[in-house]
Amino acid sequence: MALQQLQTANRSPGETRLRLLAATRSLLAAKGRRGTTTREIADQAGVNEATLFRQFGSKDALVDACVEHYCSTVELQELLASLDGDLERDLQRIAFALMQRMENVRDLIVMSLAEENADGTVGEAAWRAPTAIKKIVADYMAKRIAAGELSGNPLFLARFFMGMVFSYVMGRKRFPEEYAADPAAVVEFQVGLFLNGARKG
Amino acid sequence: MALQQLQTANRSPGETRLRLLAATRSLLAAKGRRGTTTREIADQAGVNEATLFRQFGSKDALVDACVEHYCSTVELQELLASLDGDLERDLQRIAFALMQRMENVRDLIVMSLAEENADGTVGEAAWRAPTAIKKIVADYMAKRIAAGELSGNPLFLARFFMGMVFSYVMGRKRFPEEYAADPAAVVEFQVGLFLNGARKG
DNA sequence: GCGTTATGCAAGTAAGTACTTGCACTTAGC
DNA sequence: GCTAAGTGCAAGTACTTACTTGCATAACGC
Repeated sequence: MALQQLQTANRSPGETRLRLLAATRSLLAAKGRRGTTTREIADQAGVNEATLFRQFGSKDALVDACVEHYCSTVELQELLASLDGDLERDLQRIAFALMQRMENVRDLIVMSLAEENADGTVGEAAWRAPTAIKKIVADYMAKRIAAGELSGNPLFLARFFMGMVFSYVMGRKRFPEEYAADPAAVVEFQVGLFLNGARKG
Repeated sequence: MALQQLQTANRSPGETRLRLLAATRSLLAAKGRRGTTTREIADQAGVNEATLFRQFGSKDALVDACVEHYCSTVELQELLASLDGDLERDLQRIAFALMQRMENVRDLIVMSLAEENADGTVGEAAWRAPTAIKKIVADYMAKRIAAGELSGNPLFLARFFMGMVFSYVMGRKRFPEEYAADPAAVVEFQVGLFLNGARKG
């Protein structure tokens, strides 16, 4: 009778919440929003389904909280501080950070894409960070344009730059065997192409 | 009593099927696979729900048939015949065709992305065409590399090239106000950047 | 004309799922 | 120690949804 779960009543205050958020996230990634049931989430979190509803009120609120919880935008700021002035190296650092970030939240990105037509409340929270990042990147491009190192429209350049990372991350999941294992090499290739183009000579 | 639908029994053989495929597609785009019900599909097609099942057997089979039906790869071949040798103009034509195509099946692409983790049988059919196209583009790149006009790995270049179109199409839907209305201008910008890079001078 | 086929229609089935509820228990703070 | 909060548990509710079925009817090929 003395099951494990019997001892777990009243664990540390936020722990139940965190367990539920983590389980929600991994199940969302695997099966999508509609494909994930509250019972599954509760099971995977090692928590009773009733507790899920007592904590979050509804499944939608739980999903929203999950997206909110896993989509922060803080660590990009410190990246900007680490830039040292060399254009190519800076862009590689930015691309690398973008890539890591996108890989981390790839599942949530895809979910947001899939739900943008529907009544998804998810959308806003999920796209808040990318929007902010795009602005940061555009500002960086603008500075370099002003310095005479780049040419073009800063917003277009930022979009292109982020797009190349984005498409890589999306494609890598689908065709993993075709994609290089070493992200540093990928970043190097992408930034090189971004700066110099593919034309020979 | 003489409702419209009463006269429509036994319409032309494949018509019911086509109406169902079209309705399925538009609803998939709007609400996703799990969000779309068979009753909705039947209603939008102006067909009875029972007929849906008599024709396709199951909802999954219907969705599969839908993806299969709307993902053909033929028109790319004739594009290749229209290329005239000027590198930049050729790439613009390719990019333009890619863009049109991706816009057309954007909803199905997103659905496939969202379901690639799940048990989605959709995946294969949806990605068959892009894979074929990527090979075509890579072949083109290889030819231009051999001709000394481009440098790099043809597959990498193809991926980068398609990725830039892909990310544009994805982003355009999400932030329509930020994106140019004229696809020709976008293609020009992208191909220019692809060939020459963003670096000044 | 007649059977075959495709459909409409209405009703129903079986299963899944979000969410609730009442009760017992364990732990933490006072 | 006692109260209150958080949880487990089991059962249940209300609703949706994929899929079925039996029957009537309209067109098509012979």
